[in-house]
Amino acid sequence: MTLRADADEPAERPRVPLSRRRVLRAAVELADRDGLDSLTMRRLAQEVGVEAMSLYHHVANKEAVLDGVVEVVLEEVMAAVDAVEAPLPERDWRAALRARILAAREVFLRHRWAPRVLETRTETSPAVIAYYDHVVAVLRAGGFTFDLAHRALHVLGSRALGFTQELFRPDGARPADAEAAAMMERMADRFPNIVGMLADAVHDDPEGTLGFCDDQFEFEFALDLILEGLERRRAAGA
Amino acid sequence: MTLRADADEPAERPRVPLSRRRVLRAAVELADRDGLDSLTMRRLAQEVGVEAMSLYHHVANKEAVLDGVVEVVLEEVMAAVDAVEAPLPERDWRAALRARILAAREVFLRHRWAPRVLETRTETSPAVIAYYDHVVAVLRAGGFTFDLAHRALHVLGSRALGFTQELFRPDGARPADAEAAAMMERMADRFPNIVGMLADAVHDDPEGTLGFCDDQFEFEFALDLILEGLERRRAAGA
DNA sequence: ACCTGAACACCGTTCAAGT
DNA sequence: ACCTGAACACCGTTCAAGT
Repeated sequence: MTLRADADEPAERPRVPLSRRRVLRAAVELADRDGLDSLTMRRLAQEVGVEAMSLYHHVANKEAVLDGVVEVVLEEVMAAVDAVEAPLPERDWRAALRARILAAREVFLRHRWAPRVLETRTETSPAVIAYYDHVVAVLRAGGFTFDLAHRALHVLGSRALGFTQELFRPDGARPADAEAAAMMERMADRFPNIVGMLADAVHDDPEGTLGFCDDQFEFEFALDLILEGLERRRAAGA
Repeated sequence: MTLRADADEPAERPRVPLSRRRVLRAAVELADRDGLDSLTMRRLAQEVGVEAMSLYHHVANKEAVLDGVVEVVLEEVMAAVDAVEAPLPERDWRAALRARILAAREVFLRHRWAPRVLETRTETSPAVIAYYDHVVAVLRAGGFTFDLAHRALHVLGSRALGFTQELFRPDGARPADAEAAAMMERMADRFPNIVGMLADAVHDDPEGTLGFCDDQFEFEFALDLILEGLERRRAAGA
């Protein structure tokens, strides 16, 4: 059952003459609600109460819609980063950058489909460049040469925006304990080291309330390791 | 023009009764040659000289094909990693792991579409688990606790397999110098730090033969920074 | 200027039918 | 057991027509 009321509303959502902006915001909402696969031109048109072909008056094609939703999400990131409270980069670049990255991360946690879209963009969008420009500004204020700042961008990669794509997710261990144990048993001879690692992790935290794959914890551990490595190179005058 | 010869061949490629294996290898070849977008069930069928619907006797559906090509590529990775010459992990885990990761990287440089497919897999494939199992084995031999090995997998992420997805590619700077200079000019007020950084990089290497975004160089820089950070934590008994 | 309906060229997939 | 043709339910997109 959809939410579109027709007969009820007197003039069924009066003017609002559709615009690129409204299309893109609807696209973000649609992806948030129903997932990225639901973001088709036909469904998006339906969402803004129009026929699919009308969209093409406001966006060039579907690729332009995807570019556009990246833009919208990145604006949200910029707003979140600007609102962050942290030491001045001149005082403590690591704390300054760390706080910004974690703020950006929160935006992506609200739009979990967004990293996937970002990765499919062939051209770096101006919004992404603007974000990385800000990162370089923080690094420069912290005493980085342009050269080391450049290295830093490559080391951080998407982590500068607050997310990583994990290829190895030990999902087998998360489901109901009985089933997980059985699965680990079955995997034990093929993947002895992984199974040992996961068994050990479970043992360390038998309640599992945090989960031994607390992504936030892992994200911060990795981020701190990288920031530390960069600081060492900065201090060494690299 | 396609390469399928019909009238010429006497019995037009005699038996070879099609198999899951043959389908998957053809899929990899097709993606290598024509790109990931060309990997459709219909084109794949054509590639192995059969109607599209026949494929479903050997693979469940398209998702199974994508799972399968990941499997094939990962087997190639495992073979490359096994053939690597490097110090024993017990002697020098960093050198051992570094050499393996760079060997894996070479496989993905031959199949540039593969990272994109890998990232879309919702279930971690057994082949990926097997690879990471090997990585944990190296770390363990190098004196890592299971816990720190676990952290290490998260820090490395896809880098353990030899690739990263860069969101920020300063592509504006690569094209013909005149055009690049004009573009930098236009961007200078919006992205002063990025433009400064790129200008500086160009200045350092005016010939540009290496390119200031030599991915291999950046990959190794980042990898070494991370391995160093992990070694420090290992030595500290984390 | 903005929106529409019908149509086109593609997808993945199902199903009943062939050998 | 393996392969096929026709069909279905979707895509993104074009085009000529409406207001």
